[in-house]
Amino acid sequence: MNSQPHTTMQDPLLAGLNNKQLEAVTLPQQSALILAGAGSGKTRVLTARIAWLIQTEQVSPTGLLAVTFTNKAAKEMLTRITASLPINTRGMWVGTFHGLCNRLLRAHHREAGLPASFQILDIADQLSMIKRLMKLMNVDDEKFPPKQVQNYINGCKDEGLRAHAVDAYDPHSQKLREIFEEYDKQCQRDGVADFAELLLRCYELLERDANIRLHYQSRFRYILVDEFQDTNRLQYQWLKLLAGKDNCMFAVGDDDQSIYGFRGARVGNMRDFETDFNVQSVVKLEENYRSHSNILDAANAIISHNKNRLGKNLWTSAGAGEPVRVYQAYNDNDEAQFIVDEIKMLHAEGTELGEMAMLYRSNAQSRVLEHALFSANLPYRVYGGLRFFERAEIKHALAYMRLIANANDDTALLRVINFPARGIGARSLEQLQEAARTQNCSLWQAAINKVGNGKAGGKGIDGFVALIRQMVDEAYGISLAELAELATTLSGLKAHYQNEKEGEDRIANLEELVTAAVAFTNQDFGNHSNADGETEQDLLTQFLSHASLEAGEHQADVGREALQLMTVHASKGLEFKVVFISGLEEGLCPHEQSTYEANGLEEERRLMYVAVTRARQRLYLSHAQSRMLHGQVRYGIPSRFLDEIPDELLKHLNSKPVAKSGYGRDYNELPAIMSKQQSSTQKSAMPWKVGQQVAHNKFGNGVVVSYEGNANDMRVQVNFGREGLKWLALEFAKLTAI
DNA sequence: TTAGGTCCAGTTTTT
DNA sequence: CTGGACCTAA
Repeated sequence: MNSQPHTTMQDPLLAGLNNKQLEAVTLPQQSALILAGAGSGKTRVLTARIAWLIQTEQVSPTGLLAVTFTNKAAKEMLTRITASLPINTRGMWVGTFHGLCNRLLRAHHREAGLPASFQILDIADQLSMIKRLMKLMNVDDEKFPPKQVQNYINGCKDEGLRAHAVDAYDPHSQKLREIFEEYDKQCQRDGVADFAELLLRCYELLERDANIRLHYQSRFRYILVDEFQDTNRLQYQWLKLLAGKDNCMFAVGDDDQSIYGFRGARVGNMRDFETDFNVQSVVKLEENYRSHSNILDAANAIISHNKNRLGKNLWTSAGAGEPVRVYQAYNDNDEAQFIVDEIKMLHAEGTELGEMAMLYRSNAQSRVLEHALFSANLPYRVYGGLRFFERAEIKHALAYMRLIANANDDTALLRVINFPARGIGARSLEQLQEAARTQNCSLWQAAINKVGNGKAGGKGIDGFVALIRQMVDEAYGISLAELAELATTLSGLKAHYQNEKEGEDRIANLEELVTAAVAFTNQDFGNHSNADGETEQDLLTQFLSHASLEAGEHQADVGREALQLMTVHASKGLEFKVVFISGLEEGLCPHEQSTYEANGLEEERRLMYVAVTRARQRLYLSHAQSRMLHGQVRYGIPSRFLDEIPDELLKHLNSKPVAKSGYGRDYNELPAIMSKQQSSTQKSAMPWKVGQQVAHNKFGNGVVVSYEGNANDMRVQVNFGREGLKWLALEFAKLTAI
C-alpha cells in the first residue's frame, strides 16, 4: 500500500476543498479525529476521504467500513461515493451501527446463538414484552414503571452490561436486575433481539470468537465514523474491537453538537479516542459555509458558555448579514401569529415556504404553531410523528409476517392472536400463557399442544393456529409482495378495516405495505449474499429487519413547498434559509427537567447551538410572557440563552428586551415555570405566587411573573401590561391581591 | 368483547 | 388541554 498521496489539486475528487478539508481527506495512514463544526462540510470530507482512499488504492471498496447513525446519512454517503467513483457500492460496509451489526449477526447467527430468522424488537414491541413479563413475575408496576424498566435495560446494554454484570445493592435495583435477566431470557426463547441487543450481541460475538474477530479486523483496515460525538460506550467498544491494534479509525464529530446524552451518548468518547488510538492529527474544520457571521457569532457566543469543550470557533467569509431578530410575545398565540405574519411577508417577497423552518424544544409546542398556520392557510409539514412501519395496522400485518417467519415470536403472536377479534379473550390468553410457562415453551408451541391437529375454520385458538398454518403453507414459494398481500387479507385485517368507519387510511396503508414489499424486492434483489461467506438470508427476514431498522424516514426532506416544523433534535444536520426558534423561555429552553441532570444545562446549550446554526440567512428568536402548558397558563421569563448573545448582533423587533433574565441568579433553585410540587411549598414561603393578579397604586393591575431573592430580600417581577414589566422589592412596594 | 368513562401524567429519541 | 391506560357496564 502506498500512503503517499499521488493526487493533485486538479483531482476532481479534491477540487474545491479548503486547506483544512484537504488535509483531513488526505491524512496519512493513521487514526485521526476531525472536529467538524456545523456547516463545515463534514459529510463532504467523509465521503471524499473514502473516495480518495479507494482511488489511490490504499484500500479496496470492501476493505473499509463506514458507520453512521441514521439511514439517511448512510444513503447520502453511498450516493456521493457513487457520484465520484465508478464503483459498485453493493458489497461495501456502509451503514448504521444497527444495520451493520444486524448484517454481521445474520452472517454468524449460529455463533451468536440466534436463530437464522431472528426478529428485531422495536421500542413498542420491547415495552409490551416488558409489561407482559412483569405481570408474569408479579412485579408492582407502580414501583417499577415499565417505561423506566425499559430505559434501565437499554441503558445497561448501551453501557455494554448484561444483567449479571450490573451492580445492585438495594432491593429495588436487585429487582430491576432480575427483570432484566428474565427479559433477556424471554428474548432468547422468542428468538428476538432489541436494538441495543444487536450491538451488544455483535460486540460479544467479536470478543468471544477470535476467528470471526480476526477475519473482520484484517478485512476492515479503515474504519470511518460519522457523528462520533453521539456514540455510546458500547458503540465505542465495538469500534475499538473492530479496529484492533492496526487499523485506522477516522472519526468525524462535533462535541458542540452532542445532544443525545440522555440516550447514552458519551461526548467523552472523543477524548478517549485521542488517547486510546494515539491520535496524532486532530483536524479542526472551522470554516462555515452556511451562515452569515451575525448568526455564527451568536452561536459562538452561546456555546462559549460551556466549560466542557474541545474548543473550536466557527468563522465565515460571508458577510455579517442580517441581525438576529428577537421578538417578545405576549403569549404563545401571539408568538405564533407573529411568526405566521413574518412567514407570509417573506413568502410574498419570494422566499419559498420549504426554505423556512420552525424549530421548538418539545413536540407539544407544535400545536399552537400548527393552529396558526392552519388558520392562515399556509401549507406545513410536521416531522416526528408516527412513521410508516410504526402504524398500528402495519405492525399488525408485519406481526403476521413475523409469525410466518418464526411462530415462536410471542410478541408478534400476542399482537394479532385476537386481532381481528376471533373470540380469544383475556381468559383464554391467560390459560395459554400459563400453559406456556409450565411447559417452558413459546405461546405458539403451547397453542399447538393444546389444539393438536385442530381442523381449519375452528373458533378461538383452534382457528388461529389453523390460520397461521394455512399462511405458512400458502407462503411457500410465493413472492414477498404476495406474502404481504396474504398477511393483510387472509388474516382478515383488510376486511376488518373495511367495516370500520375511519378505516380507509388504514387500508391504503396496508396496500402501501404491499407496494413497499415490491419495491424492496426489486431494489434488494441480488443483494442478499456475497463473497465473504455471509449466509443467504431469505427475503422475508430481510424485509422484516428493514421494517424495524428503517421505520420510514423520520427526518425532513428539505425543499418541499411547505413550511418545516420540527424539534431542534430533528433539525440536526439540516439547514434553512430562514429559521424561527420559538419558546425561548426558562423552563422550556433550557428545559426544566434538564436542570436536574448532571451536565444537563450544557446539553441544553448545545441544543440551542444546533438550533441557531441551522439558519443560513435570517434567524428569529422568540419568547412569550405566558403560554398554555398542561392546560394551565404558565408565566416564563426569557431564556438565559438570549442573554448570552451580544446585544450588537440582535435586533429587538418590539419594545425593549424585558427584564434581563438574570445572570447570576440560581435557576436551579427557583425554576421560573413552576411545577405542581413546587407551587405548594412556595405558597408558604412566598406571599405572592407566580400568576397571582395584583394591584399597585401607581402601575395599576398586573400579574406576578417571577421573583428572586430570599425571605428577607424578596423581589417580584410583575407584568403591568401597558406599563411593562417591573421588578418590585416586597419590602417597599405596596401590592394587594385582586 | 366493546364502547365509553375516568384518571393521570405530561423533554428531547438517529436505531 | 391532550392522549393513553385502565376500568366498568352492556
